[in-house]
Amino acid sequence: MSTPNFSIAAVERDTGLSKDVLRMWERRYGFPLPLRDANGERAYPSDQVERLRQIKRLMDQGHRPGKLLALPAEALADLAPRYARQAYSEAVTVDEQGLSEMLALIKQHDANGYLQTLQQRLVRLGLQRFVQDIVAPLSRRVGDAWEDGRFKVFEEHLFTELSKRVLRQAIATLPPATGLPRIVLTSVPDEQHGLGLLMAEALFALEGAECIPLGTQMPLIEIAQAAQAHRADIVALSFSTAFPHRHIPAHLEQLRRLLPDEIELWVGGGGVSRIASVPGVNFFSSLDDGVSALSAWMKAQSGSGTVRST
Amino acid sequence: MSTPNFSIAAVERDTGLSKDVLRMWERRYGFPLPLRDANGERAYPSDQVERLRQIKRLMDQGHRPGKLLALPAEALADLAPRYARQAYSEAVTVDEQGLSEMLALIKQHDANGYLQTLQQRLVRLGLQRFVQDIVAPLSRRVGDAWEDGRFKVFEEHLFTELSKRVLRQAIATLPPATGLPRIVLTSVPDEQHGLGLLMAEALFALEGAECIPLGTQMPLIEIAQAAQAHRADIVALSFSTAFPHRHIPAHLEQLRRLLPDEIELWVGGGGVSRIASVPGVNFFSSLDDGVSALSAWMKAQSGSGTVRST
DNA sequence: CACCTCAATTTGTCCTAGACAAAACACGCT
DNA sequence: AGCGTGTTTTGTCTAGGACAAATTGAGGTG
Repeated sequence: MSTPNFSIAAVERDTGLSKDVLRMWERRYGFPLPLRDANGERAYPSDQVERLRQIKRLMDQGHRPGKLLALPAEALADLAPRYARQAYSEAVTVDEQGLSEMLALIKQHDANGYLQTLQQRLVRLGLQRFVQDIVAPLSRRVGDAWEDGRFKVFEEHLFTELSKRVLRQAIATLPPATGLPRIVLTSVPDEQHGLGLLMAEALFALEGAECIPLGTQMPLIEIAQAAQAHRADIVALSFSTAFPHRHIPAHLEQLRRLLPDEIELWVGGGGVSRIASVPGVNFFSSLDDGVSALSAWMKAQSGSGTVRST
Repeated sequence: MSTPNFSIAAVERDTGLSKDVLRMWERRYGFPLPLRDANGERAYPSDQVERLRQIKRLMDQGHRPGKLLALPAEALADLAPRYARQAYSEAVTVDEQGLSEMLALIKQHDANGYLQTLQQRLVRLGLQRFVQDIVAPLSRRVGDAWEDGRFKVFEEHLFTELSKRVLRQAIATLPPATGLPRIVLTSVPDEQHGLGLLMAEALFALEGAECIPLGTQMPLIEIAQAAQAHRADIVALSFSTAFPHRHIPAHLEQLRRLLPDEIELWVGGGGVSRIASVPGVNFFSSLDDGVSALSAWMKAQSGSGTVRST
């Protein structure tokens, strides 16, 4: 009784693997093979849960379940990411060493040190370059480090939370924009990464757009209602790399159907890079692309005679 | 084909009712009774989804599923909350009319107006009273309004997001506390309400405690790891009223087992008011109680000889 | 009338085991 | 190397049965 056993619901919570999947794996692959409690219900020992989390992480890197589940427990540790990462292509000015030092601060759990460094960069570079050259690359590296297992979940949470604070603070100092377009920023249910949304908001607000931040995890119906209530021109969604790729097109198609035609649907974030296009949805593989698209939108709007009155 | 039908997974996403429950209700009560697609899979028309959301809301107010599902669709609209709300017991200085006006701003989707009003109150009252007399009561009223159906989900999200911004901004202006105790603030998976955590953080930071904000939805194992990595004295959790009451004790018991004995576990938020106590866990039914407990902790710590070295 | 206890009901979650579509892969062809 | 096509893998859905925990209501008792 050193460590308590986990119910199937607890394992679903902690690993993100659905009950159906857990039962199916047991049937097909013989792992996990939990104990049974007095009622015949599955009781997962914590080492199985640990191994499941590791398997889930490797799956998120592109490994296939069948292989991983056939592997002995020890072999899991030294599996490399399966998809070769494309080379980083940030601006040449990227301060590789500086970024590493900032990640090291998180790794040492030095919250104050990290906050101070961030704030220093912010005032030195200005908001736009701060987002593009510091926060975005950091976020990417943290994502990679998390997949490699160099970062724990709570370290990633700490990084996200602190970075969000600095970004929010910077956004708050901007003049309250009341220009066009009006952009509703949010994410779908199960997508709780809000950092990408904040980066987009910062850049959009800098361009003079009016941003309506609704936080993360909005039901699709509500996104559509919110967009209409706020008379939005654009709905911008963010998908992190952690979001299951396969579900993205279905979400987008459904939301596209729920939205009036005249409201555009923009989608960005690391999760959309390998996604087939969906009709009526604009994909952006980088923050730069999003900003360019916004400029283009504003130019088109002022060019045509259909500028809305205030 | 005016509106597309929903798969069972989509309904689970949008209503928060599990697939198991949806199927069980269909079996037991004959509602919802979805169509079937070509593969024999359930396809819920949007009006059934709408009714399910309404039912869910009434359930969260204390109504019982059996009654609601027996009721005809029209009768649902005019059901009152079942639990009599206890009278509000905020400080006498509570500015009832002011609060209503602020809620009206949200209701009109006037984000800028709401932000400005908040900021105005903040500078006028100071952070402590701002939290206790403005944000906490507002949050409660929004919760009530949401349950009554006077607030849409996206309006609640907007309120939360904007309020969080102002609070975060205020916290950022505080001197970086490095004192004791060290408090890890977070919430369990499926609990995504972060506003309560921020309110607690603001008050704790004002008292001089060092807060380590980890955001929401941390797996229990990770909370325990984070607490140890940060050498925390206290782990503080928040449960909103929307969180299923019945699951809270199990979560707390499990986390209590995962945490070393010397780390205290503090729990607050609207969701813990009707919860039986759990050994080794401190419950706080109000923010005031939390602050008092913090004062007591600090007094006890300085009184005893076991003050930790820095 | 308040309070407690015990039985009846309600309700959610878990169980097994089968089916199938969509995605991912591997192969062969140009 | 690029492009179809067949095969395997994988997740999600289906059905109905079982049971424990929570809630309610009835029947006492102080």
